Amino acid sequence: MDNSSGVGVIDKAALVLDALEAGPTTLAQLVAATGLARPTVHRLALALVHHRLVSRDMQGRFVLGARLVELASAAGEDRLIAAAGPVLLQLRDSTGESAQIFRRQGDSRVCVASAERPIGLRDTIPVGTQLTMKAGSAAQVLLAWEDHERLLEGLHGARFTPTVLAGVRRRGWGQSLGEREPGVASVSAPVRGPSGRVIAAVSISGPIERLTRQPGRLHAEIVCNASRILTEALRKSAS
Amino acid sequence: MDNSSGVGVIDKAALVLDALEAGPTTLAQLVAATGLARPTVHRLALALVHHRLVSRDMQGRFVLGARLVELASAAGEDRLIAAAGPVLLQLRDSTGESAQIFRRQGDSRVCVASAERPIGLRDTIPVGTQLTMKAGSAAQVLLAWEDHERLLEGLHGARFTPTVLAGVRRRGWGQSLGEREPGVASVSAPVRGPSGRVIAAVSISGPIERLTRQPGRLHAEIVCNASRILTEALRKSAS
DNA sequence: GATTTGCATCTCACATAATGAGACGTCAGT
DNA sequence: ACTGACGTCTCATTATGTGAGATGCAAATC
Repeated sequence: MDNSSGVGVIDKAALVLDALEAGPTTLAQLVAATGLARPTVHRLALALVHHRLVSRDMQGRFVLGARLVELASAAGEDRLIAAAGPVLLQLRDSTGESAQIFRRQGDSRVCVASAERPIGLRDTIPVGTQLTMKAGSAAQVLLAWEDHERLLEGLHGARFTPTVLAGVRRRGWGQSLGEREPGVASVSAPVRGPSGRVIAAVSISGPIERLTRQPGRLHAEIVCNASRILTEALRKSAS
Repeated sequence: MDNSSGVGVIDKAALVLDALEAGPTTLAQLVAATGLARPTVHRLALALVHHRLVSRDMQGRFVLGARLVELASAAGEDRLIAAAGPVLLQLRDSTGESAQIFRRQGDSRVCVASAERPIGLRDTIPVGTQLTMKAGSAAQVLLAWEDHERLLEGLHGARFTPTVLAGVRRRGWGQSLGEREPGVASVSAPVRGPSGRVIAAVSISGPIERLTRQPGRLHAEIVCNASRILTEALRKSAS
């Protein structure tokens, strides 16, 4: 099997990272595991340490570094956003409302992808916008499946109640009327990661005049369909 | 600031990975972001693709690859195990019982670190052992802080009840008598990751004769102390 | 439809960076 | 005190990586 990428140094660095996947490793063990010359492994490992892709433990052994966790987090975000594009466009076009995806970030939620209704009265939420976890159907969805303590903590000062969150879990979606902003209604459903945990909320939002006082009745089915497509896409791309 | 590690190719590869942290990026954008020559970026990016550290999306743009998620997962495990060593030894010596750390893995829990009581009657659980999520104080702890649905699902066929799990959450620890194996008692407490989520359980286990029918009364304080030390160590090492 | 432009990919002469044998320093074991 | 194993460093050598320029392709423009 051809294991050469065309850049020898990167091939060797990859061997070092592969060896470290098994856990903390001394230089001698790395030499044995990679088959490379000792000074070569030493030099490459120090270069990886320099870039925080590798670090050293208290005994001087080499271990995988924190930068990998940072890059992996970004990689996970990439996958969600990649899957989101076509799904949000379809959701926007099917419902005629702006569509977004939110992720939790401490006491806030952040819009990581959106597709705006192009004309007329619309709810505009640019990517990067931070909104409250205390109001709105996306906040309900991001909170509804937290463990009991985190759920209770999140309810402090919230515009919704435990009964509302129980309804969200039962139906699989949430709706809100004028919670985050007067005159705005929204519907949200959970996006689950490969482990089954809720990692994001997919939403539509717009004026109450159009969405009515029962936005879920109008749009919950199609928003839930979008959440299933996204959940499935993330499950597949993790394989 | 000296940004040179002594291995130029690794320095350049790190620039490419840094640039990709912002999201999917065309070759032209990578050239601009890194300041490197176009064929150089092209060659390095293809080499990283070869090793799955990078991949390409449907539009041919470069994105961070799945291998990073795999390595990051291993890096996270490294940190927990690194922190566990001295804490489990101290826990074993203070209580005179065998000590372990468990992580959840679907319907099972896996022992990822252990310190055995060296002599006499003792509970031996080698690293790598898979045990049930339906019995034992570690299972209680790994389940107690799950969201409501996953908690209910986990309780199917379990040797403990919702009331027991409510007690675990209230006290911050769990205990069991002969649940996993007749004659064995255990005490467990949660280890939390930087996000506050329960990611592991720290436990002691041994014969009921020594631990009595109230093992928590004897040892809960010191097991909880160990769980705080571990949680704090993980919080610090993520900075 | 023809032409132009921008981008990705490839080639290869050449300069430089990476290699690894060997030396050196340190520390644990005997 | 001696030995062996390991990590770190040096530097002559050479193999690798570089990048200017060429090529191919597709989208944009006329």
